[in-house]
Amino acid sequence: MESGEVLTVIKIRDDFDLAKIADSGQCFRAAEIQDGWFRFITSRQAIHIKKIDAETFQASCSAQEWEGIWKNYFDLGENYSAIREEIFRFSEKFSFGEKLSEAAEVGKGIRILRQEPFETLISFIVSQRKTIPAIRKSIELICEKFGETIRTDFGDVKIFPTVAALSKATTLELSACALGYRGAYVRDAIEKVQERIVRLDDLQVAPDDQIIAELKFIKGVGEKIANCVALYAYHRMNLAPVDVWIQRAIDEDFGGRNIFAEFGANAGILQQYIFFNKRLGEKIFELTD
DNA sequence: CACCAGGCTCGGC
DNA sequence: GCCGAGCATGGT
Repeated sequence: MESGEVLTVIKIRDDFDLAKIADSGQCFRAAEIQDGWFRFITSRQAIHIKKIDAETFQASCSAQEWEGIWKNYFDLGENYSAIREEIFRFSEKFSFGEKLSEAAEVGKGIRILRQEPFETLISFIVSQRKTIPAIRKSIELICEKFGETIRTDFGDVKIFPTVAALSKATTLELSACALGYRGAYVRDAIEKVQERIVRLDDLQVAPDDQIIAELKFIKGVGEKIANCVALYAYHRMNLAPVDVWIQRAIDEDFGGRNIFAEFGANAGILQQYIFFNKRLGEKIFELTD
C-alpha cells in the first residue's frame, strides 16, 4: 500500500464477513490480497477493505464512494441479522430444522452482493461443470486479456471487460481462457447482449419469470444459471438456484423437500447459507479423511 | 492419474 | 415431458 491514498473508516453493525463473502461462490474475483485486506471489483471501481474490530472497517475509497457505490454493492440497506432470525423461526416447523439454523449460524456474515449483470451472466455460463478454482482462473484470464486496467493504491487491477471489448475477441482468444465447450455459449451470450436481443439493463425492472425466460434464450443458459443471474445481479432474493450442492442438501438433509419456495421473500440468502455450509462440511471431511 | 466439477443440449422414448 | 449420454479441461 502506497502512502497518500484515501482510507475511510466504516462502521457496519449488521452481519458482514469479508472472508465468507469472498468464498461464498457468488463472486469469483473477490479475494484476500494481503494480511486482512480484501479486494472487490465492480464496474470500473475496486475497493480494498479490512476489518479493524467488531464493527469497524477501513476501506480504500472516499466516504462518497462508500455511500454511493459500495454500501449498495454489499447490500447494506438490508438487515441480514433479522433475516437469520426469520430462518431460525422458520426452522422450527421442520424435523430437520437444526440443519437450517446451523447453516444460518455458520453462514452468518455472507451477503448477497449486487453484481453487474453482464459479468454475472458470463461468469455463471463459465461456471457449469467446473470447480470454483477453475472458474476463478477462467474469469481472471478473460479480464487479463480483454479488460481495461485501472490504477489503485494496492496496484493495477484489471476490470471485467465491456460487451464491446469482448465482442472483438476471436474464437481462438476466447478458447485460450480455458472455456472448453462453453466457448460457444459465451460467444452466443456476447452476441445476444451486443445485438440487444437480450437487454440486460431492461431486465433490471422486469418480473422474475421474464428475467429467467429471456436469459434462457442464450445458449448454455438453463434454469440454474438464469436463477443465479437473477439473484446475484438483479437481486431477486426470493429465487434460490438449485445446483448439485443444493440438490444434495434437499435429498440428504431435507427429505427431498424444496424448502426454499416455502421460505419465500428471502429464499436466496437461505440458499446461500446452505450452499456455504454444505460445501464447508465437504471440505472438513476431505481434510479429516 | 483417474475422477469429477455452482449444467446444459440434444436425441430417444 | 422425462431421462441419459456427451461435452472440453483443469484441479485434486
